[in-house]
Amino acid sequence: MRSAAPNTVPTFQPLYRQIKDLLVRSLDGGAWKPGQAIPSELELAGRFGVSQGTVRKAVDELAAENMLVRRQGKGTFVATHGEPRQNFRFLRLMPNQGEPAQYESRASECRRARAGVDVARFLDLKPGDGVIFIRRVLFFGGEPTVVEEITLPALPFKGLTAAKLAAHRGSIYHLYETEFGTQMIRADEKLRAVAADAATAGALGLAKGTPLLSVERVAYTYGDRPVEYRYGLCRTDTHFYRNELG
Amino acid sequence: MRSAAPNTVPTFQPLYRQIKDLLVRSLDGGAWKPGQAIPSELELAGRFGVSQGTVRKAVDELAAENMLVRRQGKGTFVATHGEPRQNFRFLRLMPNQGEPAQYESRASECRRARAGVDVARFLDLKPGDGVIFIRRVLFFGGEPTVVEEITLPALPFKGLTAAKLAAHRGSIYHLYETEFGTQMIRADEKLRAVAADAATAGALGLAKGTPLLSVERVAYTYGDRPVEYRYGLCRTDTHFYRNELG
DNA sequence: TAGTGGTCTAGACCACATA
DNA sequence: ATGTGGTCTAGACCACTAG
Repeated sequence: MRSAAPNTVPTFQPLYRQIKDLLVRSLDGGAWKPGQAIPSELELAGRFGVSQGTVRKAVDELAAENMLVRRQGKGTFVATHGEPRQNFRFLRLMPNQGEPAQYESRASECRRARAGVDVARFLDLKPGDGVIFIRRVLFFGGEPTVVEEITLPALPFKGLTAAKLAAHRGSIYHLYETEFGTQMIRADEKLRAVAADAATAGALGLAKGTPLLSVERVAYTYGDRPVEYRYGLCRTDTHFYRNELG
Repeated sequence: MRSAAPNTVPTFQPLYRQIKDLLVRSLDGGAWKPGQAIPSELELAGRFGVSQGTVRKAVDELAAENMLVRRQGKGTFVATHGEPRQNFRFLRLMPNQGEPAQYESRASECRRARAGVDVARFLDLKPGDGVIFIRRVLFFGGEPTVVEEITLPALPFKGLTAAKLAAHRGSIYHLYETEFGTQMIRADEKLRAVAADAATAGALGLAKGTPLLSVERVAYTYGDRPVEYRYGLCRTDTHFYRNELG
């Protein structure tokens, strides 16, 4: 009932946190797929030999971290990027007026490459390791609004092609989830204001030197393993980046 | 034990949420001051005539929303902006390298004014209502890095002067808390990239037209009442705006 | 040693969805 | 009617802090 605390400070690990770790391991291992229901609390309690309340507390934390979604009367489900509701967790760009417009993406590049020093550090790879490099433009209401470069480790994403990108409908995280079994859980971002270079300005139909919002993102899957590095440049005259500080 | 559901949809309000509302009302009314301990769970349970578990769930939610801070063995405390640890909830600007530097603020302006249409809408006032207008520069490591305009409703902040701003050490939210009894709980922000105008460029020691991060913020106190409107321009060559998407 | 929050249990009952 | 999550209770015991 107690964690052994190997050689570090005598940290106490409550039971429900051990249960939580087991659940994350199952999620990571693909025991239950995104959108599917996990076993009921009573079922899990029996399986783990603990009370329902202990399972409940573990599930509560996972729901708070957006890995699970509870639905009263129906069950507890693995979170999925397939539902549009979940999309706005990672899509913060909103139009100045009106409802969050639909967007399309058009990839101009999707090729294998080798990780540079920086990307290797972000993705926890070695420099020279294989990666997949994507360049794309996001169109909001038909207008080119964001230019993005996405770098993924080659291994888990083997087989990602421009054709697959073009064929997919919905967010790219949904594609990661359905085609490559990789769930994005959280991300860290660094935001800056920068001047548009000639190429980016051209792609967005703006003058060279126009201020753009630079968004640098590292996204993580289960176990805080980094699996996507992204660099985006957004025009912010028609849109803004919304943020909530709690 | 049940909320009556007056004339709207028959929404169910659990007991612990009613307790939570009572606690928020007490906090809002200043029953316990920031940094002070609130009564123990057992004490509150007796006072409200519910079990400790029900109080616990209410307090759990308030702790998750950063209104209370639990400390095992010591008690539950009203959150305060006085502790440097809490500061980074609302201060997202980090230096490109090194530890989060200390900053100083210098107010160049602090005067009474009348709310314009936009500010009135943000602060839930009527156009023409009295406000306090502050303009200041934030210095990180001695370098001017942010130019900010802050607008506050005149009523709760009567008596805020440039002298008080200059005398205060620590974050301005700590000043709001100690001098005016107003706790900032959460905030909404809109981020954009804009070009520096001549005045701002001069204040920051940059060339006119330099891209700056524009941060528009509305901050709220208990009960989601807006009490601060802020417009900031940050240089992001030496710093960046960090964000965590969960 | 006493007081606080934190964990865990067992059980009763409620709200919600579905068949 | 059944099964799911959601609420509430009462009590035992643990972990942490402080006098």
